[in-house]
Amino acid sequence: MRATINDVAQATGVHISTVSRTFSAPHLVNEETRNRVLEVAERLGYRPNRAARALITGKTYTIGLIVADIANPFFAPMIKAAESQARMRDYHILVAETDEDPAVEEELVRAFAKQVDGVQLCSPRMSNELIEKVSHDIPIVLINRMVSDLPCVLMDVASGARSAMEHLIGLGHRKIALLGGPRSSWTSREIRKSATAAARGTDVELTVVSPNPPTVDGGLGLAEQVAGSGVTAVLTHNDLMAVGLMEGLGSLDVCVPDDISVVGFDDIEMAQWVRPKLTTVANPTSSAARTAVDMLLQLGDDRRATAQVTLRTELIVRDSTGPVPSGSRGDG
Amino acid sequence: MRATINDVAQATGVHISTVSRTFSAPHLVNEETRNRVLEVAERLGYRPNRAARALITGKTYTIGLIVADIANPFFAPMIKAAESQARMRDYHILVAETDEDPAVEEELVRAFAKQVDGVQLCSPRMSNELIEKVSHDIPIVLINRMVSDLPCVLMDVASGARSAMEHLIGLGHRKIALLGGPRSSWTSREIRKSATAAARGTDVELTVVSPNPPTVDGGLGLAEQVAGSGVTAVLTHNDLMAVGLMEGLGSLDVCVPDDISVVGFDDIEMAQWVRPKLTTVANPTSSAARTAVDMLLQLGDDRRATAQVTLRTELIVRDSTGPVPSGSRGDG
DNA sequence: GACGCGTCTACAAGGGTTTGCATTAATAAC
DNA sequence: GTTATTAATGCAAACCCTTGTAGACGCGTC
Repeated sequence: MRATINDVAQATGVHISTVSRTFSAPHLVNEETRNRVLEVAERLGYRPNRAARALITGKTYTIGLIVADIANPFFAPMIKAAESQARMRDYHILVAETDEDPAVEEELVRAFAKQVDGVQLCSPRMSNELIEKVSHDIPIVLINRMVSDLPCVLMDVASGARSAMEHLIGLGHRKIALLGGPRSSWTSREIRKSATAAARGTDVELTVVSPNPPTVDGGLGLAEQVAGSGVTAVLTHNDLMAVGLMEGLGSLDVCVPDDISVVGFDDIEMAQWVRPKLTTVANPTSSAARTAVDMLLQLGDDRRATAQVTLRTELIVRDSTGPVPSGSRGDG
Repeated sequence: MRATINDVAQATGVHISTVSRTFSAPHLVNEETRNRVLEVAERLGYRPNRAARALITGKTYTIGLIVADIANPFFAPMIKAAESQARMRDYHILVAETDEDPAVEEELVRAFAKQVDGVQLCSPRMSNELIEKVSHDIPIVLINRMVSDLPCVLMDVASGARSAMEHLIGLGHRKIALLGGPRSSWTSREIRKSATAAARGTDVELTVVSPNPPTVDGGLGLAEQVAGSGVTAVLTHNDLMAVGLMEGLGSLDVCVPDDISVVGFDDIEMAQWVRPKLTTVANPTSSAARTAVDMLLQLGDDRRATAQVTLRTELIVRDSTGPVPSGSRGDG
């Protein structure tokens, strides 16, 4: 059995409260005593029992991280970044996944409520009302979602979408499709708004196809429709869909970028390993997760601290976009 | 503040022990009382405080999952599978990552010791002695590693490597390279042993290049050496290296599979999105993680239950392997 | 009417910590 | 030499729950 604070106290010949203070408030204990305690603790392999500490302080030194899909290359780096940031602060990360199901999401938040110090909700699918409601039970930081004055970390996808549109328009494209993501995705709505705005007042014809599953298969399944639609460029909700789309277009003998240009979103690692390398809008996912962890820890008890951070996105031009095919030039 | 067992007891007009038993041993509580308690608990939104329960029962209902790299497409599906399996059992998953550093690994296990009910160590890099030692402090299930009689889940990479070799030999290849993984990787050693055994007694010349970082860049960095070595086929430690290698060969104008065949290991999702689609040995990572969770939960207190499970691997033939180039036929 | 038995509920200890307060000892101020 | 003042430590309650044991109650049996 692992050593407890009692064992250490006994072996050192002091009261347990002195041992406790040696760790939680070192300045209150005499240096000599402190050293003796530390030495004994070291020798006995003593570690404070977090459950006991949590019981009394109400702090668990654990953060809950809720994502739609743990293995998704969009979320995985967020978990990674959050874990590393949390560990720096002596915190742990409890992960759970919702499968894009708002009900599961809610249940998870509630289940976490008494068990973690705060919850990081990544691209949540719950309704605003529900998020608002559960935020009374436990400190929450949102990523990729804005709900009233709850703390959140956003990525500036609007500006990313605008850059992407400008890039395509600059290449001469006039018939462009936007393949949206899930209905309840805040990001998807933002991209749509921004892309639509970028097309407005120009001679660009923007076709919005939405909602779609944000997966490789989702993109794959749209290839035929895209190929038959006469568009010369496509902006997808994320890189996975772009990869699937390119795959599907390939098997229809539609060449990317010669026939159709494709722009993704996120800049997941795979974007540079597919052929053609994917032009995409880089999202600062890791940095968002780190920021969210810090916000959660600073939040303390005033759980409505109104920090709302927006991080920059950046268009990464690779090989999946090119000039509009000559046959299509000017016929939009 | 969230409702406690006291609030529920008071509101129902029974003793807290009755409330407790309503949840932990319902058959000991009169049905009518039980229903009243449940109703009040529901109304008050009561959830047992896990910390308090952990303090007394010693069970945290949490499993620690330690991997080298959370975002790695080899490990991410394992985390995913473990989380889903754990949730089915009303358990949670605490993740942490080691960056392939044995010291971090050890520290993490120790930090988890009193905080989780068991630890799942995925492809650990610690020494056998150390694993053996920490296994006294906390129940451990190993994945991809065998240490004395500790419970573990293995993937039959040896048979996978043999299949891969046979596949290549069947295609006429006689000069084959094996790009190994990290030095401390059990998997890497197993593959090497098996591949060497498959080559023995034949006219196949197997060149082992090891150790290497098990990453895309690791593979990329070996491209030149491979291209200049005269081998016609390569077996890599994992798919990431294979992807990197193919990338590197591509920029050296070496064509896969026409000039050189490549076989990966793991069958990560990306394997089917790269071009050419990667021939690889599929590892049952998800199933391994699920099995490990179940083993951990069944382990109970006899932490040396000697279950050692081996899961089957399977060679998936795609487009990165082909017949030996005619110029090379028979000159091995 | 005393007793035993089974069913249910109440009581209270205990798990490992933190922390406000009391106590002690040592030092400083007068 | 007495009294404040400070520093260091001890004491004990509290955190929320589980669980072994004892008690209350109703019923049937002799």
